[in-house]
Amino acid sequence: MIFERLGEGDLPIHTARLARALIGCTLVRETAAGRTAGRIVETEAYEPGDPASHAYAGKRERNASMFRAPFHAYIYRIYGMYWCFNVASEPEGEGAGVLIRALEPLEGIELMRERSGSAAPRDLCRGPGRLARAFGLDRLLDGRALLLDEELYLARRVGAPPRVGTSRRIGISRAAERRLRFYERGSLFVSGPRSLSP
DNA sequence: TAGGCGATGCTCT
DNA sequence: GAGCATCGCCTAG
Repeated sequence: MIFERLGEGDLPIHTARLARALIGCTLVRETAAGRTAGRIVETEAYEPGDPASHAYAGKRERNASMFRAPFHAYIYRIYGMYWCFNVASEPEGEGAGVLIRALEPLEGIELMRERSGSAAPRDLCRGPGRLARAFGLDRLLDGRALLLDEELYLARRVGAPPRVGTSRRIGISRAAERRLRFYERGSLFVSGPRSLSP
């Protein structure tokens, strides 16, 4: 499969708009072991001044990538055992990001299986922890520039334009009522309770 | 299908 | 010491 990289000007520099625009786009990871790629089907926006955002309390060592220029990767450890992958989304110094929550696997399914242990194709990238595991994402890739990097990058949509739905974000307690989760309607690869994806 | 809960290690208070 | 942008396994219905 040929993936056409996204470049400067292809994506909005605005957190909620970016979270919506990324639905349908492709995430690609190239390694010596092979290539994995998936269609982004679910995202969440963490805006400047958002009490639920890791950037809310200010810049720290862990969240420094959120304060970098747009489209840098912010990858952090959660619950002691999983990694989550975000895209920095505002001008340098602002502190915001888009969490990528689920992908529809397009290429490298066997490699994803090797990284994940046995898992049904539908479950390989359904949820932020699982997609990070399937793509082998960890702290080493934190801070990569996703429009320039050779190993981890964003590419153009493959297939039909998505129908995008919104809902509350999953797994947070503060500012939980804001509808900042975006997902592809009808996709079997979206995470979360069914009640959030009608 | 839904809900409860333990695993596990940072980060922040 | 509490809380956490999660997941997988268990039970109940």
